[in-house]
Amino acid sequence: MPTSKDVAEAAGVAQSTVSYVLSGKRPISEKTRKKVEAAIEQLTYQPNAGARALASRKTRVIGLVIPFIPELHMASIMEFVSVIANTARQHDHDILLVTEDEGAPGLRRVVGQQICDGLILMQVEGNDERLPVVRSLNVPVVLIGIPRDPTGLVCIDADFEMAGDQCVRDLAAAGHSVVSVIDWQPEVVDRHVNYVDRFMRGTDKAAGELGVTVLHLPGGTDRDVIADSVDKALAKTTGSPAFIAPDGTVQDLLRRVLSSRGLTPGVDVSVIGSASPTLADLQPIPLTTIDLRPAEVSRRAVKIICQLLEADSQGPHESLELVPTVITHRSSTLRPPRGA
Amino acid sequence: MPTSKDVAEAAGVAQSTVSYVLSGKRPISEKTRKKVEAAIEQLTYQPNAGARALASRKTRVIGLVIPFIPELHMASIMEFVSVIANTARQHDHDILLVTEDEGAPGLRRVVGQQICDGLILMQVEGNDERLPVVRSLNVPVVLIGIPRDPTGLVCIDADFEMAGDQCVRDLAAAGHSVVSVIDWQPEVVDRHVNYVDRFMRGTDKAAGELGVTVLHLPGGTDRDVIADSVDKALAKTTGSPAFIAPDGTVQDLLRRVLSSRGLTPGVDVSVIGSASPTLADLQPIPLTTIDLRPAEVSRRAVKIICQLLEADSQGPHESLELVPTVITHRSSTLRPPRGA
DNA sequence: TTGAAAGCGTTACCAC
DNA sequence: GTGGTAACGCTTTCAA
Repeated sequence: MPTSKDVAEAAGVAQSTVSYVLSGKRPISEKTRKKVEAAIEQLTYQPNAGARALASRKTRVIGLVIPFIPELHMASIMEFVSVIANTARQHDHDILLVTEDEGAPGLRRVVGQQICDGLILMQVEGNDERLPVVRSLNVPVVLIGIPRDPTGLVCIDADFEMAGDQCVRDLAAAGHSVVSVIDWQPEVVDRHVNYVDRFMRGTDKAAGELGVTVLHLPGGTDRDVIADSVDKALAKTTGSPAFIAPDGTVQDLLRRVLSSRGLTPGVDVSVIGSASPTLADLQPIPLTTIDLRPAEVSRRAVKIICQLLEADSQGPHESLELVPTVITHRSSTLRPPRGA
Repeated sequence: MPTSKDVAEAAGVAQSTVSYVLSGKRPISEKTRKKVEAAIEQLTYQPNAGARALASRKTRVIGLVIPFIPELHMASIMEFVSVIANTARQHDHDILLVTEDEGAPGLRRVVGQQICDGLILMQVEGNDERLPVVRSLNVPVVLIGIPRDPTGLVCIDADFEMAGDQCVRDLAAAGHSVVSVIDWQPEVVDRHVNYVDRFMRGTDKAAGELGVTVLHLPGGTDRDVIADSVDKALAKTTGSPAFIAPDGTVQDLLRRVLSSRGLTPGVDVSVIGSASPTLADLQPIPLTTIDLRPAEVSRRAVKIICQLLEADSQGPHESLELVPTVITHRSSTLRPPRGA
């Protein structure tokens, strides 16, 4: 493999000149720049990342801590991962995977060994164990998810409260007076991933303002549980029923149960599921969906951390960013009650 | 951050001794080892990855090239990614994400800059554009998927032929004389991802041997297409119908169409879907599944590349490994024809 | 506008 | 069994 020394010799300049041509941190005459670029081309030179990191104290790598919870709708996790990796490249950074299995020690490891310059944590819980470690780490960290106490942390997430609000408002506008929310799965609720609470706050607030009744019912991947929830909802509903199922893993099940009860979404029952545009296209049945904007959240997370890295931020930055959610009606699946 | 020099001073030994204590490449007396370990502990020393890579010419990082095809069942991609990352850690390596968007230049980049020591490519197509580059790369590469010409390459994949064979055999044993295979989605088929062909070879071979008829029908995420396929299958089927739907994205749709035709899997129609044990648990409806072993394929891919890295393999290695697939019957969902 | 040289923190070879 | 020291390939300061 050619080194910058080789390039320097080939171009008849000093090694430092090669470095400056590449970094642009110093004005270079057109003539020598041409020579150097030609030599680089010629030798297919690529700078050695290790040496560069050693000398510059920057790896241009961001650690991404991914959750592995089978219950957690892996498709949407993958969407985050994928967009994060792509966005990072656009900012001339790479993504190193850190699995949640490694826990807090894993964070200390990648930062301590200076494998990466900063971290993005996905699926941050309300009372995340890793927060103390994160605060003690002397590198920029961006959290996806809002912990109970975000003091001194940089957080970003979809605006779940807005999402809950929008769902109820749209259903109310379609004439429903009772709206049933199928909860996230128990595994998620138990973890106190606090977007659940935020979503519910949104639904309840809107319900209060609009005089609509909101029922909260258990979700999960167990058909019987969903069936039970649906039946309870139907029993308590006057007029045509409406469901909100923000958890991706619940939606199929819900539709199946509804259909077994003789109800067709968009005809005699309104259903709002959640789906990003990407995943929504794969949904075979048109549905009204609430887009929790995973792609936008991902992009912003990367952008923020890259800014922090540029700034070489030492001061304890702190911020909390909520990405607006969007409801999309694909076909007309929200129908007013039959008699209306 | 403390360096090995600091540790050496604290322990009263030479810097090289610290290095040898850590690497174990040289016998160390119990006494000095203790001293060094104490100092490391004391200073919470962690070796600098860049410096280490520079000196040892090994990064202990493996590049993982992930596909981003929304059609491609992101949940299963995520399963690969997750298992690969975990397994890599068990072998003391990290995973760097390389997105498919970067294409062949991306491969050259991460290898050229020596960001990683080797590569794993997912979703390798029959006639993958990246193969020439892969062959020219002077680092170990493991392909997940079998290209048309695997000469000089190290490949691993599930044994799709075996899978096709097993599916047909099990359905034949359950008394079906006509078996309908719902194809992968056109996007996949068009890409000549040749596991499709291999699967079909398996079904057809078994069909020939057992005197069973196999129908191949279009798949996809379009409900009408699936409905059409199902109707065609039903029209051509004598006795009770049987379906094989190896594509994860097709399965829900298939079940929905079947139910709209008044058919219940496990009662009046046999259905074999594909699912790893992890994902199968999330399937709300018990189904007979063919496990294409993504986790096992992932683990082996990592193991292989780590072996190649250890061996510091220069010679053009070559191998092709097929991981056996497994059919699992969850509840009794394969039923012989009613009259049988 | 350019060059020379001193690090950056390891590893690994050569002595002892 | 241990210490000294020369790389490893880059960035950046200091001089010119």
